[in-house]
Amino acid sequence: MGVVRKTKSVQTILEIFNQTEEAISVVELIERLKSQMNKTTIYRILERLEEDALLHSFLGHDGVKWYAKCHECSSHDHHDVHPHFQCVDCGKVDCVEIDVTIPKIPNRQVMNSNVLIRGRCEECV
Amino acid sequence: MGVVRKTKSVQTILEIFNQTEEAISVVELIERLKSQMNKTTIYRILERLEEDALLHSFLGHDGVKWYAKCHECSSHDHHDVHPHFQCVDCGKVDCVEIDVTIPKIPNRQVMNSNVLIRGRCEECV
DNA sequence: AACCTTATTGCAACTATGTTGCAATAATAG
DNA sequence: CTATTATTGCAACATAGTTGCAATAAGGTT
Repeated sequence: MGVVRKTKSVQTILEIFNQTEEAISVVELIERLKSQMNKTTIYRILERLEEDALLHSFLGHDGVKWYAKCHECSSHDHHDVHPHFQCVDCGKVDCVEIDVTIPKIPNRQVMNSNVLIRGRCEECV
Repeated sequence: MGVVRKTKSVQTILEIFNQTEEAISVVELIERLKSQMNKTTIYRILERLEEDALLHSFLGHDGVKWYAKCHECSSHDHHDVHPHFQCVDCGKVDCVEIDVTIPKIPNRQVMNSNVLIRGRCEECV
């Protein structure tokens, strides 16, 4: 039970994510919305939207948190199993809809995995 | 040209990494060595050791930086192509010597990738 | 061994990302 | 319209990591 009330701030953030297929970093979001809402509010709304599986989060190569729309996530089991791609040229980050299979590791139990790919996107290749 | 002088501090840190096959987070290292050297020194030594391909670094699931010994890295091309594994029970982090193949992505150029696996290690499974 | 050069270190101050407590505000049920 | 309480704003804090600069010390040279 993340988002209970559809406030102006929640709607604003949801609209932003609905206008793009790309991921957005929290830093970027705070910068874009700094005249409209407090950074604490942004952190908390993103948290709630992730609880509701409308967004999912992951860490970029520099440890900054990114969020993107969820497509395949249910609210129960919503790990981002797909990899995330960061373009070294334009900086764009998005979800890649391919499966990366993690091989079995002897005597270990794999629970989930994060894959971050760096390279050049369609427009920069 | 990372490490030029073999100072006491450099030797201390190298010894620590040589005594284990596990990765060590910078935070942990700062805590362990706080009576012996400054945190700035630690950051800088780790940086130099990575330049020399004696260590490699990667980000843990919470964005904290970890370092581990390099086995297969040359000083030219030393990406950590192998995945890193973090045990959700005991917290141990280490390198996993398996290959995770990233499939080709249409119209994109993959340059490198980071794979972080979470699960249970041999002792906690 | 004493000296010189400069890589390395320590310190303090700073940046950036993210968190917390609490009072004020506003969404929604009744 | 009113009451309840989820949500927000703010200020203060926490933590990871960086920077500038003066002091120190490694290691080559004499």
